[in-house]
Amino acid sequence: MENLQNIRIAVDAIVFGYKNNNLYVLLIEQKFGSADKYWALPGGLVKNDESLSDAVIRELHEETNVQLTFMEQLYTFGDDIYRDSRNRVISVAYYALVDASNLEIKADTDAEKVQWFKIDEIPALAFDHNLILKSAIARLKSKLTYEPIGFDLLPEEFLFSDLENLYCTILEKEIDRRNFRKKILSYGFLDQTEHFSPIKSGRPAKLFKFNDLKYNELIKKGFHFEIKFA
Amino acid sequence: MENLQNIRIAVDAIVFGYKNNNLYVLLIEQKFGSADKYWALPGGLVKNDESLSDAVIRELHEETNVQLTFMEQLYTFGDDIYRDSRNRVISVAYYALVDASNLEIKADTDAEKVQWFKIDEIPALAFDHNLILKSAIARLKSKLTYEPIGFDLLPEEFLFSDLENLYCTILEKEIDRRNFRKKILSYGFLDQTEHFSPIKSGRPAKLFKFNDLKYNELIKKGFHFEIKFA
DNA sequence: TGTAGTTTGCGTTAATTATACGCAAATATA
DNA sequence: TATATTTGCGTATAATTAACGCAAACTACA
Repeated sequence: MENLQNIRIAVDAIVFGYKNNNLYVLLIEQKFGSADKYWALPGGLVKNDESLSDAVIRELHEETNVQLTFMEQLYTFGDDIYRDSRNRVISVAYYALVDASNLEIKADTDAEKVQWFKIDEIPALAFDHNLILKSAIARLKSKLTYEPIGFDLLPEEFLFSDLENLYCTILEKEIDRRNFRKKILSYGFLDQTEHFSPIKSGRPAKLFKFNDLKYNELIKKGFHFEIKFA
Repeated sequence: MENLQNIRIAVDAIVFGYKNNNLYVLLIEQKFGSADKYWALPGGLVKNDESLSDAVIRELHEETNVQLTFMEQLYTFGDDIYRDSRNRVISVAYYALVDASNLEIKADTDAEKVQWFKIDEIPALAFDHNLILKSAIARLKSKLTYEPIGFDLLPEEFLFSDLENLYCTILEKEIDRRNFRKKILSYGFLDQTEHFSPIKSGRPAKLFKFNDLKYNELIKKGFHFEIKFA
């Protein structure tokens, strides 16, 4: 009756990037057989002596060269026993963000292909990765409204209009530019730099910076970040 | 170089109950050696052919006789490689709620002891279970403010004052009774029953019921539950 | 040099929501 | 019948959100 446990444990990463009014996800091409190619989330089996988060970092490092600005555990997928047809595998999924200015660097390590995909142009993925991705997008959307993680998707210094557009496109909502700016600025965790960005047209815009110290000060005082839309 | 994965996967459950202005957690007594006894969260290893949530349900059924009203995955604890000193074990933690009217029924299955503990009288637990519990309490508190799970801790029919007290005690905040009532009632998902509760003193109070159908209707219309306090 | 087009940055006002209370109704108990 | 207690409904004020107006600062082009 007593049977040895024969379940593998893997980690998968959903890495989000943002550029030019588009949310991107990092996918790698997985080769099973000779003709059997599938895009999949980066990930792999956890080693015996490494922590879960270390495993994610290692896998990402092995397969890509992205520099994360944020990472958090998403969910553990283990209710579908046959999510991997070969073995019982439970996957602990992490989602992560990368700075938009680092988004162009694509690493094609060896034969493995790595590519950024627009969120609305995702192909059929391996395993239950479409499901996992869907869940990550939902979490990203939700988290964006109650924690200042949007800044992790932008370069160190950014335009207010970039932040606006980021919120608009990811949350798929209209927002009033002026009220949005007023609200964010009222929090007081943004520093205005002396730099201006190369302009395309219109009035030159100041660049802003997210100030972690100020943010943490506010948190200690009981501050609670929140962005709501109608 | 290629080593076989030797990691066990377990589930643990944090079961919350509420009664008489107190939040309770269900613990079981774990026996390691002869004298080595520890209270611990109910849980155990996942079987090869069962889903994670089934494993939680099974373990709870084996060790206790609680009837859950709510269950959700909390977090997967696997960053501390030595959280179990005997083997590498990764634990997927679930938290769950039980109806207050079922809280008295304690099952002492065989030699194993099961007991409800007040949240502020928790002993030193086995493994990293104190940490897990802490994380579950944080989640419960947070979830209570943006989803109507408080009702899952109360009997089918409850007094408004019970609901008030539940929020006050779990969130450790003062609230204005009248504003709280106004707000909750304004949502329109509570049904007033014709029953009255046995009174101790004061004006007799009507019993209320949470109406899932009405709540789901609201959700479909874009409603968003929220309870905030100053 | 001037005009049109564009984007930024700062305001103002109305609508909604939250907060802070007041107080009578309905009961048990003394 | 008076007192203590808890419920249930209301109202005034403060705070926040939503909806808009508009000038400033630039580019591009005639």
